[in-house]
Amino acid sequence: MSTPTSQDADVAAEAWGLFNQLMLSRKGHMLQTAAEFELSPAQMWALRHLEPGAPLPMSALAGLLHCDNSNVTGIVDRLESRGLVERRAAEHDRRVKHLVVTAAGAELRARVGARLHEPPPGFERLTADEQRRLTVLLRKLLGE
Amino acid sequence: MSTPTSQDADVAAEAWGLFNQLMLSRKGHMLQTAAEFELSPAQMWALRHLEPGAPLPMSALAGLLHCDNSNVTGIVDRLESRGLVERRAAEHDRRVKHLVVTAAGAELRARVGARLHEPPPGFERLTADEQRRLTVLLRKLLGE
DNA sequence: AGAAGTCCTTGAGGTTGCAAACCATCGCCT
DNA sequence: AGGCGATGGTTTGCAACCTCAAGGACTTCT
Repeated sequence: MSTPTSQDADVAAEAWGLFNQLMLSRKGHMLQTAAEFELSPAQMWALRHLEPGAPLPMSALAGLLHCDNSNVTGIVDRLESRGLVERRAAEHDRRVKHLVVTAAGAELRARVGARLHEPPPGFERLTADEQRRLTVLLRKLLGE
Repeated sequence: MSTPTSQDADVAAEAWGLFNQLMLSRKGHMLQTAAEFELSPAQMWALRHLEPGAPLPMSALAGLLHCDNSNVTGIVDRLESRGLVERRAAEHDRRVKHLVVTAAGAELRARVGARLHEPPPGFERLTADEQRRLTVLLRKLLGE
């Protein structure tokens, strides 16, 4: 096609800069959402990462949260004490504990997700067609 | 133009869902960047929000960080002890303290920014033209 | 002047984050 | 089989973050 030029780099930097701006602008909404459900941010992310019906080892959750293994212990402790999540011993390896979302956990998780996935103000400035084109671009960016 | 339909809502939800996915995927890079410069995430954001040459009251920084006023005290304490930022009494109101980025702070801030604004892997899958179209859409979304 | 409000700091209490040590268990290797 | 290193989760200790409530210094309103 074409070799990358410094102009190309500028274009990429500008586009990505807008992404960063958008991400920054959503931090408030994210914190507010967590507070609404009386979850700490970390607890909210943990709950979001746990898919109902898909048991996950604690270490896998640690990887998803980008934090230490020992850290997950405390976070899960609090989620479990609220009855949102359960630890279950894995049968094939008695060292690992699988995390399972309870019914109450799944219900809360869905409500949190709905709130988190609310499009931000300004999103409606894009027409349905523009939103579709945006979707195509983002999908390509994320690699299917 | 057209009245919003449930289909429109689906389109918006899909597009915004991809945004969320993208944001989630950048968390690791963000944490790694902070660690690279031996900054905590909060310290990094604080430094990013402070523009060199533009003194900012502590409470304004608290607003930008979406956290309590008292919280900023500690964060700034640590940045100041590293010589990245200075507290300066405001002349018009002796209650407020303006934060000023030092020369060392500005230098580090720029390096952090460069790292943070690196486009993510996958970004090069978009052609320069696609990136430009993306820029247009994002700019519209953000309102100018 | 007095009252009320604002800006920052301090202190207590709880959640996160990392590192190091620990225990139970697994896998491999001889 | 027995031994041994690696792995998954927990615990402890320490630093940072976060919120709330209270306080001191200062400003502004009445």
